[in-house]
Amino acid sequence: MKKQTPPNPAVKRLSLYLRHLEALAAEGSRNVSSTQLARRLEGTASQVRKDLACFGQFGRRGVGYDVAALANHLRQVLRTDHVRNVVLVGAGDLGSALIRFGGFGRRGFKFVAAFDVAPRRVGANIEGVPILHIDQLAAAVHNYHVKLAVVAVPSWAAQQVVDQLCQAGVTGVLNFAPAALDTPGNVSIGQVDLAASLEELSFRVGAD
Amino acid sequence: MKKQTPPNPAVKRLSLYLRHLEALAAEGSRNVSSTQLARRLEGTASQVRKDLACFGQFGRRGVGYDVAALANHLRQVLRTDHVRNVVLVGAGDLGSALIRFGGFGRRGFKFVAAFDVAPRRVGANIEGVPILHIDQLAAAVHNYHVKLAVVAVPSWAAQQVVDQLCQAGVTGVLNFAPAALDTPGNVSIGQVDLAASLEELSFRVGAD
DNA sequence: GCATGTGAACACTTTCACAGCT
DNA sequence: AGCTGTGAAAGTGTTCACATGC
Repeated sequence: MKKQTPPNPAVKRLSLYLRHLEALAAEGSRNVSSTQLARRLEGTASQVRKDLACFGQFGRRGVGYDVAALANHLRQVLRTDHVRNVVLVGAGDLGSALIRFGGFGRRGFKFVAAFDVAPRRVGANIEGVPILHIDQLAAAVHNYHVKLAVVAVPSWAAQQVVDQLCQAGVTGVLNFAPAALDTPGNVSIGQVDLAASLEELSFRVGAD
Repeated sequence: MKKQTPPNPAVKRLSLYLRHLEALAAEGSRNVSSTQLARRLEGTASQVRKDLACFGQFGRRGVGYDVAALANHLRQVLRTDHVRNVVLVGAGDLGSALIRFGGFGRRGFKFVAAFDVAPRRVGANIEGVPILHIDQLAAAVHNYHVKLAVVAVPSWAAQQVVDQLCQAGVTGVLNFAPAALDTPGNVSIGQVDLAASLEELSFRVGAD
């Protein structure tokens, strides 16, 4: 029983555990064991227990974990127990699709605005999310208390956009541009590199 | 000497090296050192050298790496030295955006067809890529010698789609559905979990 | 009996340090 | 001098094994 820094990969797995727990709750399960949780995740039961132990003692020995209680704990850890406001920068094809893709909303995130510079986009909206000119970014970030941003701009524009976001007070950026970004130490960046992911697969698959 | 199995994270970094090398080539550099390569990648020079050493000896001591030659070697390793055909399954918002997103094409991948079941989508096309009914998947995979697939269907449909892909002969799947997939041992899957990525950031950012 | 929580063993990655080539 | 390639050391993450409790 202690308070070590959580292994980085463990945090990634928390989301997966939470998703599985929600599925279990939906089908009426009240308890779940580490073995059951691990099964679908191609992980081991030990790993599940270790991961969860980083954040507290949630289980009952001999019984397992209470599905609803554990889900609530994980939501607290991930800070998705209340809705989190998010802004999107870059309302092109990919950005639009990320808003229309309902997955973020279902997990407690809400896009309050999208930003772009193209005159033909500014003023429109995507599924009700208004597209504003990027000049209004700082104001929106402030008004909506936004801490998280999704960046889907061309890579040559990414660094500049991130600078603006940091200055506006955003502290987490999910970046889809294939570019390494410099940020001040208090800002976390998450990188989603679609082309690199496919190249990695290409390597594993091997020859044509 | 060498010929060890490449560390998994090293493969991921190869794509990033390659991208940086292409940028260097475009601006006319002929040589680059591991230190220079590492700079932009927030890695260390040792790591760059170790990563590259897994796949051969590409550098010249005292000099560094030849930009063009190293890029070619990496493309060979990643199997992107020739165009690789890819199919998309799921022509919804996300799937369409992935085709329109030019990033895959720029790195040697070509979408030869998209597949869906919705009658209003089948028969249309996205940037010239035809949307076919999924019944025609096996034929297309065979005709175009497709080994890689991108899956952007709802998660409840993902497993079934992957089963069909495997049966058709695909050996690598990049899956955007938030679901863990069972595949035969010869099929690699790459997972891109957008919601989980944002949740991970949410954790790091902490309190509102 | 069964399942958690956890220290200890193990495996994998990264960093260090330096030999060897230019 | 500068830079690569590589074994050895350090660090990080995962699995094992079992004590503890239901």
